[in-house]
Amino acid sequence: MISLKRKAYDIIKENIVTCRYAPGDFLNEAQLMEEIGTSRTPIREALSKLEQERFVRIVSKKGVMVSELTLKEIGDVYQVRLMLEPQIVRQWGASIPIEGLEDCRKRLLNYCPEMDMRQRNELDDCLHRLIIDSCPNIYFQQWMTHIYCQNQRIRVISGQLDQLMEENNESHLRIAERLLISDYQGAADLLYSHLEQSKEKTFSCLLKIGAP
Amino acid sequence: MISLKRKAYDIIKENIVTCRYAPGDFLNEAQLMEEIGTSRTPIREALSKLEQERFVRIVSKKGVMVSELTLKEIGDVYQVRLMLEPQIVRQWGASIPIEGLEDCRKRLLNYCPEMDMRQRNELDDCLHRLIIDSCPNIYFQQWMTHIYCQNQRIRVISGQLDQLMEENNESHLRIAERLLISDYQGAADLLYSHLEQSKEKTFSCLLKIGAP
DNA sequence: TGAGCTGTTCTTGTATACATCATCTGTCCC
DNA sequence: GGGACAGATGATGTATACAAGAACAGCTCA
Repeated sequence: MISLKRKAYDIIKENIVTCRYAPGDFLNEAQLMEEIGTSRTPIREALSKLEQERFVRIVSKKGVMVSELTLKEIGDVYQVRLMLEPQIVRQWGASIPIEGLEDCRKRLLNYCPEMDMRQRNELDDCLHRLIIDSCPNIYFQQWMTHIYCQNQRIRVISGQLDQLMEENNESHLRIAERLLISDYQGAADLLYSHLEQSKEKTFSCLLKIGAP
Repeated sequence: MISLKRKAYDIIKENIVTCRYAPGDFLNEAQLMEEIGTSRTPIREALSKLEQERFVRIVSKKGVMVSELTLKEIGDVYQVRLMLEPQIVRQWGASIPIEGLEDCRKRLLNYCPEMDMRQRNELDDCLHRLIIDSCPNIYFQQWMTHIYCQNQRIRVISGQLDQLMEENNESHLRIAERLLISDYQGAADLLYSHLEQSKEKTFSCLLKIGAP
């Protein structure tokens, strides 16, 4: 049986990650109780968990704010990815399942612009997902999973899903092909420059729309 | 005003980190209520936070277990440190405050075997603490702080504080001296081998006492 | 004697009542 | 008319009552 706490956590997190609850929004427990259909206790436990993951900020006696995505925060996310993802590929690339890579490659080739946001998100994540799932270190797994949730928010507010899908797909495809021929160093290098480009483009998108 | 939730969290975490609540121990909320002097609510919130940090495991309708320190877990901790600490030194070594390094150096030179556990722990952490505090990335800061808490548990159960202080101090001293002359690459290299040695010794200690 | 059932007990899960504090608003006094 | 104080309001913080489930002990029956 799934606990109400877990249910509340999942729902709220989903809403934050998809920016239905936008960065800077104020939530309150009463409204969430209504929306999720539980008492305050599970809501509070969920919020407490989300606070620790830096998705919300609970301000005593005032309310709950969805964390803002500042340029600093986004820079930190990219810094983490640049530092860890290529290393993970170098170190554990060999344990990425071939069938996973093949599947990912197929999906990337089948991209069409009519896909909805959810499908685009999934496609954009599928390679990175494969990579971190291959990492046996429990800490890296947990941390990178969290970083990807933040990354999804970044994609949404920067409008990447509308503009950069083709370029991203192409980079992902090239990386996947390297991995398929077991060239992990090459894949790591490609991944690094892909991330740098992605960071660049994201920041230029954000500056255009005037992020904090 | 400090909240009871925070107070409960701090006390329980301190007890876990110092192994007063040993790995594998079962806690329960009633006992913690007594010990901390609050109702269940703050206790539960604290435990929920600690669960997310992997310090305890809450088993529905059964109880709360202090996380075990398996060899796998300890290996993961060292893997994280080996991957991140030298990189942090290379990248942000220049922002470590000189006076902090001088102070740390002085304290390392003043080590005497009569120090109690708390003082030893602090001494053993002071250089690493300086390093991660110099890192401006909020994620690395948070993660490494957490890793150090785990590390403290590892030190306690492996008996390092009794056996390896002199060797550790010497390594730390050499690293600090590199940092003081701004040789960040050299410091990173020393740090890496220090960590490898430390890992080696920890595992041999653990195998002797028969860790899970 | 042993296996299985049953009731008690002890655990966490959830709901809710009350406490506390910050903020806003309206009124009163100057 | 404007500023200060008081009370209302609404948020989270905390305590507690009740629900639900798991484990265990003890009893019964074969």
